[in-house]
Amino acid sequence: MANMRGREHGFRSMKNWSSDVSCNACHLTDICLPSGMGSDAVNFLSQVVRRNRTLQRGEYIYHAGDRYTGVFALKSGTAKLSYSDRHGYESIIAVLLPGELQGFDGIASGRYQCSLVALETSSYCELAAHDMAYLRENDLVLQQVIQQKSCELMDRYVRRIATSQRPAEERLALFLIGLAQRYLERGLSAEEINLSLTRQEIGNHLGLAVETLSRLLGKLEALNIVNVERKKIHIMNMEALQKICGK
Amino acid sequence: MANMRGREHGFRSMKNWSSDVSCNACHLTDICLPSGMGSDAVNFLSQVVRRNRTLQRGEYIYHAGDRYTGVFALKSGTAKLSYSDRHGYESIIAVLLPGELQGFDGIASGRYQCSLVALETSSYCELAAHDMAYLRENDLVLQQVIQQKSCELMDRYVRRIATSQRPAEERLALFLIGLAQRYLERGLSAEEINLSLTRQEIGNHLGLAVETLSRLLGKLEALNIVNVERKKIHIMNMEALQKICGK
DNA sequence: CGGTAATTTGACTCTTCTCAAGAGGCGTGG
DNA sequence: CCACGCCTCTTGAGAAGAGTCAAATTACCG
Repeated sequence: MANMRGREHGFRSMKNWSSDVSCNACHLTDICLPSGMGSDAVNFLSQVVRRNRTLQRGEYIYHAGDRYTGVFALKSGTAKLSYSDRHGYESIIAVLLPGELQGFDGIASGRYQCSLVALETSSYCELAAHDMAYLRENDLVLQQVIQQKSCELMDRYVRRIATSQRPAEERLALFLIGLAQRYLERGLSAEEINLSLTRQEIGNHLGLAVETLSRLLGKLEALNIVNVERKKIHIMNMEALQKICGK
Repeated sequence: MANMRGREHGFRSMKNWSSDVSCNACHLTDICLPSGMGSDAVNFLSQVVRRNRTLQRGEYIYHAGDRYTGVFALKSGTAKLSYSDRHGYESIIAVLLPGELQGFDGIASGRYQCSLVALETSSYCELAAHDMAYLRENDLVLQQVIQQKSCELMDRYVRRIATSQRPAEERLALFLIGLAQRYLERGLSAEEINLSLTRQEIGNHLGLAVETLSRLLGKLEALNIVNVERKKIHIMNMEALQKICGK
């Protein structure tokens, strides 16, 4: 990943990225870091965030093992956070939608524990570690917001740990419901889910064999709960989907 | 988020707890928050931490749904962090050993998402949210250490998500190895693990039926890898245990 | 339009769960 | 100190969910 050391403080970074929309004007302002921040803080943030790097599917925002350089916000597209254990078994820990932050997995040890990979053509912004540290010292709001965001993430992981023990169908239903909700927050239709993941990847994320996943999707379709067309999943009966999780 | 205004700063809280060992002199200083902090910061911390509340098995440090009041460090004993989904299904997310922090699950929403419950007679310290906020503003080191600790926790959750898909025997082995390592960090024997959890609780934590757990423990014992005597687990062949995870 | 990769479907296996029963500890009260 | 009862833990047998292997079908890409 990018080598972004050797850079003093101050806000030079904006030069490299100046052509892009600032955080103030970003359409993700309600979802991304700026949510909950005052306009002063957003201006502040706006000056140091590097904006709009673009990636193609399969390209990395960061690799596991890279030195920690900061956190990232997905601006468009989707990405997966994946962890490989020491035996090479890969797990997709999370799927990122626009406005979501990642990179916290690099803070504790100074190296990223996971890899963050674009699932389609995507763009992202970057808040460098040294800028973040600098902002922390000078902007209590930002400090809090970052803490907030990382704790939200942690809560999500807790829920995932809890649901990892539930039956396959329920995990799938929860996955779809979760995506639908996050679509809603972004002003998109909650019914029309556009997967950028392969079946293999969904299966991995949910802890299911591809074949099992395929059968489960087929079953939900047969029940008229969803309509599956390749990577598009149309949720036709959200209540039924929720009932699957309801026991 | 916590309402931490409406209180002047200063260190009033110490009055109630002054009789106990300060963080400087605590035997957990290398494991708990003070690890990595300079002595100034530790003194600082020492003045605001409430120390040594004692609990019996089954008593709560906090309940899910309680308003966020701060983070906690286990001083002695053990505790479990448990999450109940909306249908009442409980998951034991983590087991705490002395020196470990919890309470971060209350930050994002302002209410604890989980419950923290003593597994045996235990004691803990408390860093109140308002003090933490105050310290954050005035002590960059503490700020960093807290961020560090919460990110360590997050990394642990990531690994748990990854391992939740592995076979039962491997999950059990990883659980035992993990405990052994944490025993070592505390200067205890890595071979002699003293479970304060019931089989039911271990099973829940690992996503296994009690019967399965019992059979697996029996199997490991038959292989002379461990020696199980009620709540005491003696690891007799750590290499074999690691090999179980090795593939 | 052909070749490759992704997805689905089918048959079978295996791990893990569930139900049921028995064994072992532990605390209480006599 | 022992006996009772309760609760935890273990063991056994059968069932079910999900995985594996194999093959067919369908998309995708040049």
